[in-house]
Amino acid sequence: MGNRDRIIIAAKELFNLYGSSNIGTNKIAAHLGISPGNLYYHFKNREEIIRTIFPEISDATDAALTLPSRSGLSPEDFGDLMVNWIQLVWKYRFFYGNLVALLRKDDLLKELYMERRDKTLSIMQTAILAYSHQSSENNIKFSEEDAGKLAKNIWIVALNWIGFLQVEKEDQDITFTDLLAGAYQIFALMEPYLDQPTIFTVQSQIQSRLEAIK
Amino acid sequence: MGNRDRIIIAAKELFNLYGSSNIGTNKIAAHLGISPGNLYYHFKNREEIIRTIFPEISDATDAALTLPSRSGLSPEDFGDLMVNWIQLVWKYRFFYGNLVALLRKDDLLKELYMERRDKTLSIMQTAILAYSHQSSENNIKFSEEDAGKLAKNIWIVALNWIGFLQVEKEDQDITFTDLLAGAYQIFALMEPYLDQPTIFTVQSQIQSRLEAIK
DNA sequence: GTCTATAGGAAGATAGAC
DNA sequence: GTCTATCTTCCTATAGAC
Repeated sequence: MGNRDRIIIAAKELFNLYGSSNIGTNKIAAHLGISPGNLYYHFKNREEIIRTIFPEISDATDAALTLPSRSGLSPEDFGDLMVNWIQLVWKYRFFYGNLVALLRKDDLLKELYMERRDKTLSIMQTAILAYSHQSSENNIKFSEEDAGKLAKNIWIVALNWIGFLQVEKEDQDITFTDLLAGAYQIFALMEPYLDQPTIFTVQSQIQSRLEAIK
Repeated sequence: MGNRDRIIIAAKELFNLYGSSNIGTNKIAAHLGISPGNLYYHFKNREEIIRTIFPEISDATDAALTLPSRSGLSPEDFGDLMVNWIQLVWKYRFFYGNLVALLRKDDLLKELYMERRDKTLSIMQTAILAYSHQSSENNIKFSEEDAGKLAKNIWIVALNWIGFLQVEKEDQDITFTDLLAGAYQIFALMEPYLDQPTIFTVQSQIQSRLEAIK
């Protein structure tokens, strides 16, 4: 593997472990046993490293949200979504945990991020509307506005649950049980709109998906 | 006013405007036209400045959450709470917007913060349980666990809505209308548990409270 | 591609004069 | 209490040799 790839991998690892604002180009180079000069041969500056990682985050978000093309969502799909989300945010916690500061330093990244975010929110909003108007008569019908608000709340909690967790636990102490709690926490936002059998199935799915990973 | 107080005021102002991680002791001193030495006469180090601000945040949180001692919550009380919250988080956005990084650098602050957070969450959980078991028969009864989850979600959204906003708007472009949207956004978390007349009254209260400030 | 060496700057913090 | 001067450390980034 070339040094360029090793730099990206080390950057993600160190950013996640120590917080992106505490890791500079020197530390990444030192961690890999290469020279700062070498690092700067591969990347114009520090921002470019993060900007290089971003498409990976964006693609992973796409993948996590890609729904089975069957018509309509099953409770199992819901469960999968929660688990995918929480894993994604965990994997790139350095990014979501320091979002405002990172985007403030890089206008280009900010633009890319906002596009990504708006796309995701709109997918979620559409999915919520579609689900609420589908088969089951027990579920509440949403207005566009309310679906948008719910999507935003899911987005905010999904992205910041890890931060909430990081306040009380060191990185290395965070377990799958914590991630499980995160998936349930996000799901709690949707529960009021679902009937009991659906809720039960989603929760089982979350549980078993995370068991499989553990 | 002594320089000690002026330092605190300038720190809050600059932290909010530019992000706490971009403002050092030098910049604070320069902004006030005093010497770095003078600043360090008043504060042992940078962390001590933030630690000095924290009780103010903590007290303001107490005040924002202090409920009228009448038995039970009125819809107007709900509206007031939303508005108080969003104003509080706006006023100290430098703190909530960079929480994980700030606490990572100061174990003492972390301890104080966690105490504050747990107290607040427990007040909220109790209030949710009390409200759900009070008068109106239309409202859903919560389990302790579900009340805890709802409280946590409210907390997460309340603290991170501003960050969400800051991604798309510069600090100086954020208006009262944005804060209003934030109050509604937080309130959306509670709506599914409330009946229509209550929802309507809460929303009116939010609107009129924010009009009064504008 | 990779290294050594180093410029250039910013930030935290202190010593000592006034 | 406040200032000037300065030390140290850390970081970004580049020049030039191999």
